[in-house]
Amino acid sequence: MLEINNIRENKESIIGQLKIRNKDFEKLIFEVINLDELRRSAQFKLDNELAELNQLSKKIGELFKTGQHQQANELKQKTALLKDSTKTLKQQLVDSENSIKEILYQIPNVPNKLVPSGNSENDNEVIENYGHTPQLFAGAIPHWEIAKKYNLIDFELGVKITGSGFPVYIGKGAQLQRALINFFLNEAIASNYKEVIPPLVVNEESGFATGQLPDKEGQMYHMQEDNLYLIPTAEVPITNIFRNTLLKEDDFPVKRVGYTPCFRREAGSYGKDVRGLNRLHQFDKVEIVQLAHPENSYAILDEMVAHVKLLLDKLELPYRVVRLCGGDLGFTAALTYDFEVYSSAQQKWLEVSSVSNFETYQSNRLKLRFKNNNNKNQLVHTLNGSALALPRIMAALLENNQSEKGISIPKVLIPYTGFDTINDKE
RNA sequence: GGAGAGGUGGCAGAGUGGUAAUGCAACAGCCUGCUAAGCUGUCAACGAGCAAUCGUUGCCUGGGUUCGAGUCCCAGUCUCUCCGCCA
Repeated sequence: MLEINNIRENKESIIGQLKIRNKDFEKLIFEVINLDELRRSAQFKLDNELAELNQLSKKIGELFKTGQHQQANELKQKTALLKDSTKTLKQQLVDSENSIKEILYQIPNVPNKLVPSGNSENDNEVIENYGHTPQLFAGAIPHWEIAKKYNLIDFELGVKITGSGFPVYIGKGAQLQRALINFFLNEAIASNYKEVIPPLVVNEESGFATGQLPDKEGQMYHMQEDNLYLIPTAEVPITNIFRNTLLKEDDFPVKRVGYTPCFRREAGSYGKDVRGLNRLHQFDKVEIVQLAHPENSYAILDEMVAHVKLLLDKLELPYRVVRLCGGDLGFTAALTYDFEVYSSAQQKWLEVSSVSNFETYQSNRLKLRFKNNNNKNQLVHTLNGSALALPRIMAALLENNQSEKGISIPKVLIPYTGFDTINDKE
């Protein structure tokens, strides 16, 4: 969430920049500024009354000690009056603080200057393009048919066990999946990310801190009995490792990578684009997370983009990079680059990665700070990105690498799979 | 699931009703051939002020008792230990 002091000091530019999201937040901003003024004046009055109360208490203590009970009792009556009025002021203070928080939850992050205006994904700015659509051989079939042909993934079996969107990977399908995970992890480790295996279940506080709650409550699986949530992305547990922490300047850069399954309810997205691996309730993902000094967080963002590019280059997949427009930008992000691979049998671009800078939007809720050179506590910038999400990579690999001879495995993966072709039905 | 113990600053750790010791780390200044040590201050949030500074809050959370609560009472929550069950 945005910092109230920042809003107060830069309201004009914040209102202006938020317009890129195609929504006017002017009213909310002014409302929150007014509430903040109310809050401050209530606190000022309260502070003064409490100061007086403290003085009186001190005096009463001294009077009792020296045996002047009568005078003490007279003062006591005075404190009773003051106490009543502090109670109302305190209530005012708490009320205004709560209202401020409620409004702040409704205000998304301020888009970076680079974010283009636009309404939907159609207005995203293509930064880097593969150039041409890959050609395929004549008998190309979509990945769900390939998966069936070679018995790599069984979607119906998953329906039996759980429900739709929970596929079962089998034989070489499972091995290829595991190979990709290991490949992604090793590449990240080679780039100095430290691997973590976090919990797959998080509490309410963690959900709030990274911004999934209260915004996307319905997107997460919730275990009511224990009030815990299945993670929709490793971003949640990995970023929350650093909740309530104070870093030092020379702790930067903090780089973490983790592989986890991700669970998403995807409520309301039935019917469209859900065939095969395109949209699942459970999927695997390798996530990279960085904590950065505010001064160079955008250089770090570029570094993370470069990392993802390299992965796709090595996998020899046709891809493009797009900069999300205001209408498509996530609630908590200031700037996001999406990576899309071309799925040639479906003739579609599929999103496989999303790399974002959240600036202080998450760290404000996380209370994630560092002690800067002036010995002041300052909020850290948080960034994360998928590197990469597995299912659509798998889909693209199967579709793009098919030929009469079967599915060929990219060179970099062969040491991980132990086979270079899939051409039999096990 | 049963029983017990506990939650204090960045960290460690005292504090049985009078307004958060002490140590370590960090930052600034002083001192000193250099380094180390030493001394002083700062070192959580919020508010008032141009500022020096001042005030308030802060001891897991929320209530309560009291002129005054880290300390007493009630409820909740989390952690640890032991027992039970179990990969």
